[in-house]
Amino acid sequence: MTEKYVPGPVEEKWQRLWAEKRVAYVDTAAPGNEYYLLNMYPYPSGSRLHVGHGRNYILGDALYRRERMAGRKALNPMGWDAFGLPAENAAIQSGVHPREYTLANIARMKEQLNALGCLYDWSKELSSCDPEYYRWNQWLFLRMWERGLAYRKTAPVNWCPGCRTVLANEQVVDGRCERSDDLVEIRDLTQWFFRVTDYAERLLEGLDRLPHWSDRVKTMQRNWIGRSDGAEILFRVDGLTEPVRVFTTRPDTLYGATFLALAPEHPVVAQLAGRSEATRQREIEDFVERVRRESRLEREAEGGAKEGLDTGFRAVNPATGEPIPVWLANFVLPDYGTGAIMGVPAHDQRDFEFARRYRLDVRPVYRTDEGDVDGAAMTEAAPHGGVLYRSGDWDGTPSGPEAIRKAIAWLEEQGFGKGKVGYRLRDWLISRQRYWGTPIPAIHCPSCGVVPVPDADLPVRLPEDVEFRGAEGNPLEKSPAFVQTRCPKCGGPARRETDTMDTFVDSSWYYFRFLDPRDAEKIVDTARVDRWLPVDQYIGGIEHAILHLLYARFVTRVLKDMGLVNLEEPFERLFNQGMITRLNPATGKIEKMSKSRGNTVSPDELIARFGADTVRLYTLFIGPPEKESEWSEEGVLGAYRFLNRVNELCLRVEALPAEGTDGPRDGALARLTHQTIRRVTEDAAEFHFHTAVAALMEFQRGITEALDAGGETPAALRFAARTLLQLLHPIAPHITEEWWQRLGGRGFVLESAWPLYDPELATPTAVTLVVQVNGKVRGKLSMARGATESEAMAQVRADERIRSWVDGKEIMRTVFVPDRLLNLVVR
RNA sequence: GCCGGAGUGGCGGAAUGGGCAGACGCACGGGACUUAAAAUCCCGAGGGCCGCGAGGCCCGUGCCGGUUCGACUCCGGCCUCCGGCACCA
Repeated sequence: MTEKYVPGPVEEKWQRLWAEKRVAYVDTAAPGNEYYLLNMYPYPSGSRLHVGHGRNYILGDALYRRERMAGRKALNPMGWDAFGLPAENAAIQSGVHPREYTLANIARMKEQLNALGCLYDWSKELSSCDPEYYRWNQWLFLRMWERGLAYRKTAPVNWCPGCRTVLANEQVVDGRCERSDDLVEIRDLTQWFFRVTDYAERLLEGLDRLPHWSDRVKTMQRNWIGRSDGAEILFRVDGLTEPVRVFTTRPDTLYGATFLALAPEHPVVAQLAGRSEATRQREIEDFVERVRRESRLEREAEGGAKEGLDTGFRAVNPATGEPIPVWLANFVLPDYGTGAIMGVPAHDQRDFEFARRYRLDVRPVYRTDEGDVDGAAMTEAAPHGGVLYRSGDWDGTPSGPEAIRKAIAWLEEQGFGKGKVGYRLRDWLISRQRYWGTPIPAIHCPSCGVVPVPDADLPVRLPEDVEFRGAEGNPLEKSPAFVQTRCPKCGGPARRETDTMDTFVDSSWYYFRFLDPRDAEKIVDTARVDRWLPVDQYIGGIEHAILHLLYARFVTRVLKDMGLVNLEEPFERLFNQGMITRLNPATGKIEKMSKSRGNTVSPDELIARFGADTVRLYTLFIGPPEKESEWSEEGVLGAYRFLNRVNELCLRVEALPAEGTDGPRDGALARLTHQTIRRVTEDAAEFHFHTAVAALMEFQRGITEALDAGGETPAALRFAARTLLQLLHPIAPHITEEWWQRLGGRGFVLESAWPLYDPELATPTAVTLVVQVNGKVRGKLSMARGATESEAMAQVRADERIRSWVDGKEIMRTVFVPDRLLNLVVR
């Protein structure tokens, strides 16, 4: 009898029609229109985002459809961050070329995105492994090189033995490779870097101008940049012509500096060793070697033993003029500050531990009873224990910002140092010793040195004749056709650079390229950027909070400084969707859904059984999108049931006699309709599709009940049903298009105007007034909206039950909140 | 340790310019339809206590305290969990 909703044919039909009409394609827009550029980018060859359980695609598509219905010009492009290790590792394992593997992945993901009904503007599609894309990575690299923002240096770098490549600091998590989880080693290698530290301050202060980013992400970036204000102080060291520079945040404690400690990697250590007698020299060299062998994890582990070695040299404390010993210490890091510290044991816990272990002097500068280091422990350990070296604080100023300012002023006046800001952020290491990435456009010439590839020779293409085997290093090195070249300067034989770029270079500027991905003349079109950017809404997982989002902000500033774009912040609004979790049958724990954990649900299978609309509806209904949500099989059924109720409702509305076309002006159903429009409009604006779905479920039930009860005109019922379809469309686009057409709607729902509500009709006429006695709910009154306190009191007096709480007592006061509550305070 | 976020039924979660705690859904129980089952639809439900019953009372949003006529919401102090940072000078 009833016609059930059968998913499949309906989806196919509408996906075909949308494709024919190219509904996602909105290229040029008339001035004065509102723009909306959504951005998402997947890793087709990687494992970070997956269709079907990364909910950002469905969320983004629902958002896109809503914006479109609201009449805003929107561009919904798709880019593939297609370089990277997984494709190369697959090549090593299976022998399939990374390109083939990647293209197959892209094709499969496209199929899945289309199966979900996601509308992308495929005319704007780009892929980072396309030479026409990566040539601009190379172009950008050359411009940065010219500006001193790309450079080569030999430095201790993070080496992942599993990936057989170096990693940026950002890619090392807890001493392990972010991707392969291998323990990261420190190696000395010459590598290419981007000078992101030059932009540390601009990247930091720009965060204050991003009100639509979450505090969470902004805090993570602030921590990562890690600004600290302090001073650089010069310490004269016996036997050295140049003073050793020290960074400190507490120059006001200079009087208490009782030793100097250098990182074993500090450049002057070799000089000191060279000037020592043989035994001492060997001690120094052994110590340096031992510290260097520690892995990054060991070196950074908290509570690790503080190892040190006295060099035998003396420095001079500029404040006291007294000699202090120069030590090497494993806890002093070579790449933070200046790689050298002044040890102030009385006011720094770490320095204190070191001093106690090696029996060094401890000199308090100011009272320590409330100070930085436990006073009793210090008194016990220090030869000068508890005795104030200098009575009072800096120049009599109590320790604090004022004392620090005075100390810096004194240092500058005396020429002993100056105020300085330090950052935790390090330069971005972009070299990777792998094949599947953008070749760095540089040539090593025996006579001219490292020479840039001329622009005319771009792109430097990846060679095809490359073999992928296990453990023999970068495959590019074994391609003679690639490596052997001529020097662009002198024409002599030269070697091509074989390092490729970190894939985060690809994703740090692709959102500009979307505007015209096939522009062969220039990297970006400034006029188009002015028109479309910043990206109105960026959607991505929290895992990009530091890496990708920091690099993108950096590169945008570089492009601005080059005069190519007129903005510093590429993403106006950032939304970080939470992950979907699911019980892992193997471990019995609830874990984030991922292929590697084997707890994914197959989107293909679910779509085949329940249709794309069910999958979309459930994914959006499962919980607030910014939080994690647990996937449940039964929940999918609930979503499917709802769509079937909508189908059933539409069947009944279709069968109504044709009569009149005007929507009703008022009446209970019209009021419910306008209330629902308001709820869904407001919820969707905050991405809260889960509460929008709840409102739509109530709405469906309301219309069905109105049908059962009779009393509403067919026109009113049609109006309600069609509004339901419009509001539901961004969430379940296929079934709503189908019924929109069958119920006589014009064109696509997608192209119908988003319904507007009448504020008057959206507000209920009758309200429930809560009656409290001494703050406890004792009754409820049904009142007309806008009823006065005296009207409410009259009803209270007529209410037996409420009166029983009031009778015999004195009403001290009443609190009346119109349309909400009446509180009687009695005694 | 520092920074950020979060603690609400059996479960996912609603409700914070202070004002009916638990919308909506899942799971569960009961009923209708059916020879039966599935599917579907309807009803019920935070916990405790009183009452044959209609119904009524008390407690309840991590814990303790405060402000207020009134606190999931605001303030103070804790606890737990999640995330980030951390020998960072």
